Amino acid sequence: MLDINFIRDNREIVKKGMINKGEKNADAVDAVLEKDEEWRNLVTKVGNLRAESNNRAKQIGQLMGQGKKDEAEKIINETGRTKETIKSLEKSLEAIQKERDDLLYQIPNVPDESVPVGHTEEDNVVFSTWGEPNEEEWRLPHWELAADKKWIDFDRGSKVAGAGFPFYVGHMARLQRALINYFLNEAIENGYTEIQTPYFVNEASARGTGQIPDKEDMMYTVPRDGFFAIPTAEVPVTNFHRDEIFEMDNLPVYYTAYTPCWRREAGSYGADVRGLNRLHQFDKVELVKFVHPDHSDSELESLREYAESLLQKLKLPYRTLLMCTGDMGFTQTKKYDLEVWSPGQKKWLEVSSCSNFASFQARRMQLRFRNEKGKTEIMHTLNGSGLALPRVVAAILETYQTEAGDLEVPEVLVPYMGTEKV
RNA sequence: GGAGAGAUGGCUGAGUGGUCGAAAGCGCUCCCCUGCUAAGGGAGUAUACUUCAAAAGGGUAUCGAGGGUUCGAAUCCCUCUCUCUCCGCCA
Repeated sequence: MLDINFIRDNREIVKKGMINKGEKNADAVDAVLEKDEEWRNLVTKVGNLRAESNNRAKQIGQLMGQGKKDEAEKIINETGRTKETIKSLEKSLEAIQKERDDLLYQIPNVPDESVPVGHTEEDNVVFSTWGEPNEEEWRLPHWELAADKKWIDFDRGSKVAGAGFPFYVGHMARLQRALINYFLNEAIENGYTEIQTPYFVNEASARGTGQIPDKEDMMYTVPRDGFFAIPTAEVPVTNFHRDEIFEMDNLPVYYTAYTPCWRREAGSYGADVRGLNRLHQFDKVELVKFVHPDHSDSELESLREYAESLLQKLKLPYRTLLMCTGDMGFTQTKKYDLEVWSPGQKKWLEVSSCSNFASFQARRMQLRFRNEKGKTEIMHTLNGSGLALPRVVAAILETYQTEAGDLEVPEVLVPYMGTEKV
């Protein structure tokens, strides 16, 4: 959510950002300012009325204290309509505030100036590439190798839970665990604090990071208890500090968390969901940063560089995309996607997404810090995957398979796998 | 799941209808005093919104959350959430 004052002062910039992101109703910007005007007028009015009635109540209190009951009665009788007037104005105030906020929630974050303007994924810019994409014809897609070796059991997963909930068996289970440990250890060495989070969150938390009202359908729910299965660790980790005020010297704060992630992925189909490409449950190590507003730009670059370093150490060729305005999402000011090369499928697979939310999430969650003047100020948040497992596993299976049908273990994972080849 | 107790500012904790946004203590900040350390004295110290060009200063709201009673609610009533104790169940 944007600051209403920012919108007031930057009406055209906000509108332009909205159009560039492909949002249709840029009129919401004018509408929200109008509503806000209305709201502020009414707030003043209600405030004055309440001040009046508070004054009267105080007088009555004084008179009662002095035993002047008659005079007090007099004033009580005078109060008459004020109370009802206040009540009805409060009702409209509430209604107007809701209308204003509903509009405010429809206004996306403003893209950073460095973000290319565009409408589709075609307009994303290749920011950098690393390694040589392998084009050898004999390489099998990961699902074929995994089926041969009985490493990933999609059929039994379907039987036991449903499509998109595979079993990982034997070496694959261990590979998953190896990756999780490796990613966590790397993050810790790079200054992130590991945390373990709840896998279910309440509605307030889902709202805090913007899953509600925007992306409600992506989450699995537990209606009986009012829970949402987390679609990413971003939700519990960012909400960890919801409604808190940091001392400035304590920023930045970095967290890393491994969690399973659950996503309904309604509407996906075809090659997209083949094998490990898209699952309903998958594992991910997430990175979250809470930072001073002056530093979020550079923090995004260091976040991206860190995520890239993981792929480099795994020796998996990848490319980094700078997402265009139309493909970056509602809440971000700037976003990089890391795509690993899948030699069995001959295509790029997204394994990380590093985003700067600036104050957008933090404002909604009232994440603040005390600045040098001692005033509270909204901080900035960022997050990125470091990394999402299934497609990394896919890339490893396809990149490290030998023509003889074995799988070599990436060097950095050998200590975790206990073997160089499986 | 059953029974009971509770939730007040950064912390401890007082306050059971009337100048209470809230005593006192601790902590923290600034100043004074004091030739180390320690101690002492004074002032200040919540958040959000709003008014204002801005600062200063006003105003409103907030004592777990929401609703109600009342001229007036931290205080009374209702609902919910959370914490603690006991019983039950249990990885």
